[in-house]
Amino acid sequence: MTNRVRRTMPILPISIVMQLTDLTARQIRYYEEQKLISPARTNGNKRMFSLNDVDALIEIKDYLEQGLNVAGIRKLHETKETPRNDQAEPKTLSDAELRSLLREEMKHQARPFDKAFQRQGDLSRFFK
Amino acid sequence: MTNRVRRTMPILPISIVMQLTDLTARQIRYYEEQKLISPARTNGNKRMFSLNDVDALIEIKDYLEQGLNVAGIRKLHETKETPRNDQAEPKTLSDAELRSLLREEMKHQARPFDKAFQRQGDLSRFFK
DNA sequence: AAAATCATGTAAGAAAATCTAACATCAGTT
DNA sequence: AACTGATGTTAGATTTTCTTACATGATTTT
Repeated sequence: MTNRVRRTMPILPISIVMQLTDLTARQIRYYEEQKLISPARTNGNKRMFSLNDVDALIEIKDYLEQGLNVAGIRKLHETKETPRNDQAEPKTLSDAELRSLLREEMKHQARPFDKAFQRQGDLSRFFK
Repeated sequence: MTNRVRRTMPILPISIVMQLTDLTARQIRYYEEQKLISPARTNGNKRMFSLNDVDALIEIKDYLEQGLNVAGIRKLHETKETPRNDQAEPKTLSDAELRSLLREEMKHQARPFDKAFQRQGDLSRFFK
């Protein structure tokens, strides 16, 4: 379950998702408009994406490159989607609870200082 | 290496880090000012945090709650820090190369639609 | 006790990131 | 030639984040 929490938690702004997927903001918003993804929103209406969203976008891109169109991808999605008790599911966890849950977990997995503080040499070059 | 990439890649805006750590923006910026963390910056000068940063912040918070002060935590950090060849490391990969690397990896681990659209899996490696 | 220090709060003004809406483009289709 | 689908571009508004400066309460130092 914590795994689901991690992957569904909205933590990424659109700028990062653009980098991760190599899609433009326009494309990402369009796919949302076309109901291929449903990113969360901040109180201020900014989109915030989960890791699942990123996965989905990468697949969408892949399918498009293979020649499928948006309608086809949506159909695929609808069809293959396991009809789970999503909407019926009584939302038992509040956002705050989920966050706290994740925090607790990270805390327990916290590693010794040397590691935690280890230099960010690599991908910090994504920005400069 | 990819693991290090994932944990050091700056992907989180300060608002999300606040939620994940239960710290205020003021606190987070202060700890940076005090050299306890060094989050990356976007071209527009916005802080962007890695998972390692979040780990570090959680530890900092913990130490503070245990009565340590910032100077003590910094000392601890300096002392325990593994003196690696960080700055000496020849930067062989361009930004574009790194992005492409990460994307490729995500792509290859992408799973069939049904899975990708509903459940976690691959990207949860971003955590832990 | 007064002064200094530490960790944090708060406010102001500026800049960056994101939003929606509208119109443009360009390759395929009809 | 007109239409459609996917994406580009631009404009104006709103949100988010930034830095700087000053305020505050709790300790520590003088």
